[in-house]
Amino acid sequence: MPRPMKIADYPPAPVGEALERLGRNIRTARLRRKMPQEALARRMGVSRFVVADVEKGKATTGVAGYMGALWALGLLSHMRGVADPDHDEEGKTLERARSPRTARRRTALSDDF
Amino acid sequence: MPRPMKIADYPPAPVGEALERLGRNIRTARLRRKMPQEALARRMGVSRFVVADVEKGKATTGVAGYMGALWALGLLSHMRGVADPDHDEEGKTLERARSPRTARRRTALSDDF
DNA sequence: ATATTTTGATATTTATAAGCAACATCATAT
DNA sequence: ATATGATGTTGCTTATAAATATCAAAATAT
Repeated sequence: MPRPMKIADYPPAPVGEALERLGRNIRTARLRRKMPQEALARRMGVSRFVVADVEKGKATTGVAGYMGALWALGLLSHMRGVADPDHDEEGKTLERARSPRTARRRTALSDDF
Repeated sequence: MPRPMKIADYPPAPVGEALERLGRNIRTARLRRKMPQEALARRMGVSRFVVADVEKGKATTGVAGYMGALWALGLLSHMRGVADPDHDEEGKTLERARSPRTARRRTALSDDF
């Protein structure tokens, strides 16, 4: 993505690790299916270089490359639970009442005592 | 991603849906934390527009935007299981013997009988 | 009700992601 | 061992993703 996001050029360690693991996993899945990068790329409608980048866990690559690979490998269902509100315990706790549409905070906390 | 991947401009329905769901989930998590897009963006080191794109499930956005958002929301652990070889039943079945480093196929199946 | 914050929309700029080509290297099947 | 297919690497081109700025619309706290 042009004008690269700093987070893409110098990703926080956990992000870099997560991407590398995801890429390794995708590679493993592809190899298990005895599918060359080229074939996976054709299925996805991209060049083989995108597949190579995904497998390396490159952070500057488009999300469609990653999701497309999961899709073409029949693994897209694994994304279902990611950030699922039902599994977001932290969020469930923080959320006091309802689901607001904007994140406006109380300004001054006006308990003048 | 310049020279846009076709898969990013016209994503297969399941990919588009998966991205939209992920974006919605990220938005929900952010709102629960009463965090404006701007604040999340600062934590990630990107502009607020990237956050907006992520929450829309835009396919042409960089993967770092999505992963960074999950990271900044404390939800990156949800990515652990994605494409995990242990959960890839299809792959486990297909894989005959060991883990090859290349996907070369047997050429002609030379059982001349 | 209304002031203030958040979010959406549009236009412009710019560094680069993805494509393509050619060659080198590596791994595997025979 | 060796041929062949798979993958890595480099250099070039180009359409565009992300940044920035500004204004409009929407939502919430008071």
